[in-house]
Amino acid sequence: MYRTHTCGELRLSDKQKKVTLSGWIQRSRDLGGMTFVDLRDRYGLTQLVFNMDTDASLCQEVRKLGRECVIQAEGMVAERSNKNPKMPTGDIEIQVKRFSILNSSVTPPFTIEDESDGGDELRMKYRYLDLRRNPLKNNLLLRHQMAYETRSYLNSQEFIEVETPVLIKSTPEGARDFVVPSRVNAGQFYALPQSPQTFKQLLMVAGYDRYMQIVKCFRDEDLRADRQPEFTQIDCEMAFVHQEDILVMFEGMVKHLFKAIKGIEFSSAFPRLTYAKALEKYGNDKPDLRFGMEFVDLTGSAKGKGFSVLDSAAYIGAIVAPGCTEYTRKQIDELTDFVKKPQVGGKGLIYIRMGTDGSVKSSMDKFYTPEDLLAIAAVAGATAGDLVFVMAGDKIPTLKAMSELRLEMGNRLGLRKKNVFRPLWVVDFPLFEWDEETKRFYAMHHPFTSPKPEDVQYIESDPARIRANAYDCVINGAEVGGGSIRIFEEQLQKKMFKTLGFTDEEAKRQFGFLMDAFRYGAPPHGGIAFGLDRLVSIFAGEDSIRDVIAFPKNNAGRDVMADCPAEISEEQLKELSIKVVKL
RNA sequence: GGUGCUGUAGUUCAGUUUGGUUAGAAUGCCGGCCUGUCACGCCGGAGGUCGCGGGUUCGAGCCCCGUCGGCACCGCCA
Repeated sequence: MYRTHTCGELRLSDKQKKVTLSGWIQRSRDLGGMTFVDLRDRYGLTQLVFNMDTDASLCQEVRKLGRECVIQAEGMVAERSNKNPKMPTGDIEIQVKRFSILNSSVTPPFTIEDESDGGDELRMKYRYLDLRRNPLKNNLLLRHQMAYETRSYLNSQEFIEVETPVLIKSTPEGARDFVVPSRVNAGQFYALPQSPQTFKQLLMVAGYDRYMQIVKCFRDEDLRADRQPEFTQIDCEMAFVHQEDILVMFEGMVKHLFKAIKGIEFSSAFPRLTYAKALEKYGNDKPDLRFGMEFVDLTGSAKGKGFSVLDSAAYIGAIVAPGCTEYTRKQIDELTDFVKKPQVGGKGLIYIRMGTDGSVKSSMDKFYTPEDLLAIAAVAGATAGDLVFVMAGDKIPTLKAMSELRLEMGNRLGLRKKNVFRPLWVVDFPLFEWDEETKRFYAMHHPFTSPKPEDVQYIESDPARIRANAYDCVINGAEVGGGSIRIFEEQLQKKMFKTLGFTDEEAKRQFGFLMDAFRYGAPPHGGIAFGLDRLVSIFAGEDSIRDVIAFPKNNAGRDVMADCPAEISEEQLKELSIKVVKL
């Protein structure tokens, strides 16, 4: 054994023990007469002490060692004369009798400290060094704990983990597939799964009525801070359930995670918002409920004073920024510029200042009397000291822009605290989404999502108004999970494919095996998948899921450490019957 | 596909507005001093293809064009 103890476990109660530690040199402090070395491993930091009076040559040897050198040190645990209350091992130190260098290290390109001096790019290139740092180490530990607790909870509920294939058939719906060429079947390709969707449904047909899997999924789309080309889902499916059963089961899972990991208990059920309500109140199907500032619809109450911006608008909405009446002209201009950014898409921003003395001041004073403005403010629910923002225009773009404004105000007012968690369910999503470009409907969730029984009647006349048995779990403005009750009758599935513009032949070619399976006694079933990366990043208080993934890719999908994707040799291409053509 | 920000010692940045002598700081690294440090302290030193290519100019880190990399966002993606 290279060690008798780890660098995090020795305490004053171990005084006088002879121990051997192994680890990395975090830092050393040469005081002339003596030298201190902080030795680090996964478990912590322990101070080694060398004294010129005790052993001058040993002391001189250790001074030659640089940061991140790997050593083994043997000595005795001693009480420090000068204790460090900031360290768990701060009461003791090791009086080293002998040490050996297990491996030297070149000077690392950045400091291995909690607050590293290295930039993102460099730390990504030397990820194995970055992972030595406490923040990332703690994130990976947290991730492990969350995966463990997830399995523990689902296991206790009779779920079984079943592995599904990674080389599967490509399908046209949804995101772009990553494809894998087949050598044995020249000219043919596998796809990597966007999710194990069809397989988990087949497992239901097979009678495994509670399935779970923590599984990698792949989507070949452009990336963001919270999106990776490969990501991990907690994938689940249940048979003989209604939507309510699934919500209850997985609310239980989320609550279990909060309790077990963060010690947070939610006394009541998560709030539920319909998709329509979420859009109306927050302009967003994943609202951040850590703060209020809900939208108020003024379309019916603010028109008719000759102000064409409002009079001509299909929708007028307001949000109230509490206590912000003192906002300066500059701050309001900044916010106006913010909402007018193309990514936000607002046309402009109207304000009503509610003075603490009962006065009122607005950018539409020219058209509205103080009494008019107070009436509008009353509808919006504003009181003295508040600042009311009013936006107007076409309904959906205006709601969307107001959502961005609301989140921006939440940031500015410090209302989006990382240690506050507000989970909710968003339910009753539309079944279909109309795409103007291709002039056809797409499944909002996926093609196997079941419609609400009372809405099925519109499948031919008005598909857009059909609501689905689909639901998302949202925490702090991030969608962390989503799922649906599935279609399990062949006839309804056929209608669904028809609405999506599939011919019978196409449907059969793409999903024939699933359609076939449904003819052999498919139970009613439904499921949900949680994004483990996002869930962990929220628990960790990180903004980017890259910080909770051991070896993530950058925002162009590249692994900058391994430098891939990369070209392959002519021989490999030939073997795969592939020719690369420059377009 | 689009928009914005960005690239200068090992590292993090300043310098770019208004082109002008030898490109600075901090930190890291190397050397010296220091017996209770723990971000040790003090003294000294080395360290630069200003991302790359082209152009304008007497002169470019700075201006122009192109290109490559990174980050964020929109489209896309559940």
